[in-house]
Amino acid sequence: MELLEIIKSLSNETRLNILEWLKDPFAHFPEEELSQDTPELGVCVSDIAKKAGMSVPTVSDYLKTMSSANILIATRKGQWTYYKRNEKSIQDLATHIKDKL
Amino acid sequence: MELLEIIKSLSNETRLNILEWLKDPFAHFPEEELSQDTPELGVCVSDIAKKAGMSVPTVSDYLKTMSSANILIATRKGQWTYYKRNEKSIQDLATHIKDKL
DNA sequence: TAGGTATTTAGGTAATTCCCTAAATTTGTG
DNA sequence: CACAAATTTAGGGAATTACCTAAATACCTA
Repeated sequence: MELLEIIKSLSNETRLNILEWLKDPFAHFPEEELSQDTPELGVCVSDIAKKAGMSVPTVSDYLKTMSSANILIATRKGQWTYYKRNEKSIQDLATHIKDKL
Repeated sequence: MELLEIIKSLSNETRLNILEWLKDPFAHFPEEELSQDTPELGVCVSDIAKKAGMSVPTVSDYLKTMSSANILIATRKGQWTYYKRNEKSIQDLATHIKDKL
């Protein structure tokens, strides 16, 4: 639990938004572009980039930052990299702030 | 509750350290330099700057950033400005992350 | 193997953050 | 009022972050 790294990974509006969107992909992304196993795998880079209105490389880097901080989980499947939230880490963060910060 | 503003105010190692130190001023600052009502008022800018090993203006600005985000509470008394933690806001942050992030 | 799609890596400019010194302000005191 | 102590404001250089385009890589499929 690298608190500073986690906090930095969240200290950007777009990255916070991505975390929100991934809470409920079906509410935030066009259904036809979601993989059939989205709840399990998450959403792929280019769909997130489109939603964010930013370039794919920028968003790819954001997602990598958040998964390095262990806040997102990446799954490579074929040519796609899917990202989903790491709910455990998010809860651990909340607990850490509550009890230790 | 401006989540992004709060997170940004915490996204720096020195500022995180300050928050830690203020959890227990008697454990982190020389007793003789603490005000007699430190638990109530907190610790003054120059003592925090000394502990941080940074210039007073830099730390003054850090403290202002954190109190603007409502994570610290500032109290001016005479020529000193004392800062203490806003425990309520810190708990609110934890709860927000747990339930809403 | 050739070509297409998705992603990542490289490299660069602009914006923001870090953190300093100097100057200005606030408050207390003789 | 004059001076001293604590803090804040201004201003600036260095480092980091934001976010882009171009190029490279990975993987699929004919």
